[in-house]
Amino acid sequence: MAINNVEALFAESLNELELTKKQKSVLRASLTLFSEQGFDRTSTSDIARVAGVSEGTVYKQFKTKEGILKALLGPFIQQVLPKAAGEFLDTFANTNVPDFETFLRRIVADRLTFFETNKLQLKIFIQEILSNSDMAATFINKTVGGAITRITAVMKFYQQKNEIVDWDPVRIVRYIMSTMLGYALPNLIQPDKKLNIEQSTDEVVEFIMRGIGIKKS
Amino acid sequence: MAINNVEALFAESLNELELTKKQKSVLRASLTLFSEQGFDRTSTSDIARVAGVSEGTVYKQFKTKEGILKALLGPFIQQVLPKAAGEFLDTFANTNVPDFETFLRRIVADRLTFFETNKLQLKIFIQEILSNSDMAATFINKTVGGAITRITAVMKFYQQKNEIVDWDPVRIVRYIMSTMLGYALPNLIQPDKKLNIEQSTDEVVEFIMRGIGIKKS
DNA sequence: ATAAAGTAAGTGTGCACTCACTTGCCACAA
DNA sequence: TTGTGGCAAGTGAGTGCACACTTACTTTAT
Repeated sequence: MAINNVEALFAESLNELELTKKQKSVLRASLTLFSEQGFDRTSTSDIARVAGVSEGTVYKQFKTKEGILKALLGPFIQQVLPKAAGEFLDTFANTNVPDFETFLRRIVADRLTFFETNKLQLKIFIQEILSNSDMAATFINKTVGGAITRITAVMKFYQQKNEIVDWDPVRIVRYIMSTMLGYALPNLIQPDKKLNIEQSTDEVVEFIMRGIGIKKS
Repeated sequence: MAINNVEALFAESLNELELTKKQKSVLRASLTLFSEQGFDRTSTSDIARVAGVSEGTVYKQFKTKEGILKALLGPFIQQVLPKAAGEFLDTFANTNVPDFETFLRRIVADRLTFFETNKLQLKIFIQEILSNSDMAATFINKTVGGAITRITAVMKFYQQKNEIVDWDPVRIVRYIMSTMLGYALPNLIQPDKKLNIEQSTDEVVEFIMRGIGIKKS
């Protein structure tokens, strides 16, 4: 039976969907092609050819071409921000609250790893969000909106402990995100280069801590 | 006569090309449509309708649909990085060399203004560079490559004066760029919002100076 | 035996681009 | 000033092709 979009959108990741070999190969082919040429410049016959199946098979598995896109991006979108927000919450659940630098390092390493692992999805996602205003609006309202309020609370916490500067939490989050993006984006444009996670994490943390940290005297 | 792509690519800006009213209206319509829906989802008949001309006229002015894209992006690409590099060089020509913060503030204000003014072109450019590997390669080799060497020299200069930390200049440039992008990108996704240049500049400079500056004792 | 999985040749539509034609512009002669 | 020839600017119906999707059929699995 053809994959239902809703089902795919709420699955934790592609691997956790029950997929046959052929379904996986169609998704894998689409992921490659979409990220290389863009969604619109990829034809369904291309996908079929690269996946090594007939075009009819593609349509037995996914009702529409856009269904493939949603199956690829759904799990990704679920994880871009909420996971980071989850980390923040975990910190509070933990009675032994780490200092800000430790906390920051954990998140940066986690998100950089995520970006590196999901490089192709990230590239497709950015393309899509820039040319599809519905998707942009949905993403901002549902995903970003929810994350902001939770993250804000954590920032205020560390501000009260006088570990970081007293700027608007949104501003601080912006810097953390954009500094990480500064490492991730060049890798999207030149996909052959691989991100050195450890070194990148060290550099990001070093820069951010100078930028927003407060030295204990 | 139809606009020659080469001519368009090397013109300083669209305004400096000699354009008839109809040519301008085609370009204006394309700029809007491409930035809203993306190049591939915009049809030439859409462009003609929005521009208020016939489809034939569009093709009298531009040989192909891609010609329109190049006419829009050419002048933009000429200015994204080289202008910034030019600023760097000016600093050296000037006998009265400013301190790093002054210098940084000038560049940040200049580039943020440029991004805000050319918001739509920037959006189209990012879409294109993510789905067109030729364009990505050309941009990196010609535009980025040339700029890096010149900027590196300037950073080393300020490092020798002990005004900024002794990190790889490329790394420093990365932070300056990505911090500015952190302000520009949200505006691309939500085009109705307008960037407050003055405040953004102050914030960027404040953060970057903390992040890479060295306090004189 | 039957139902799902797979196939590949269709089918209709939308699109980039063309072409045969009309309109508007202007130099210049009467 | 006005008529006229020539040429660029403009038009929109037309053309062919590529693509998303369907359908009638065959293979495979149980």
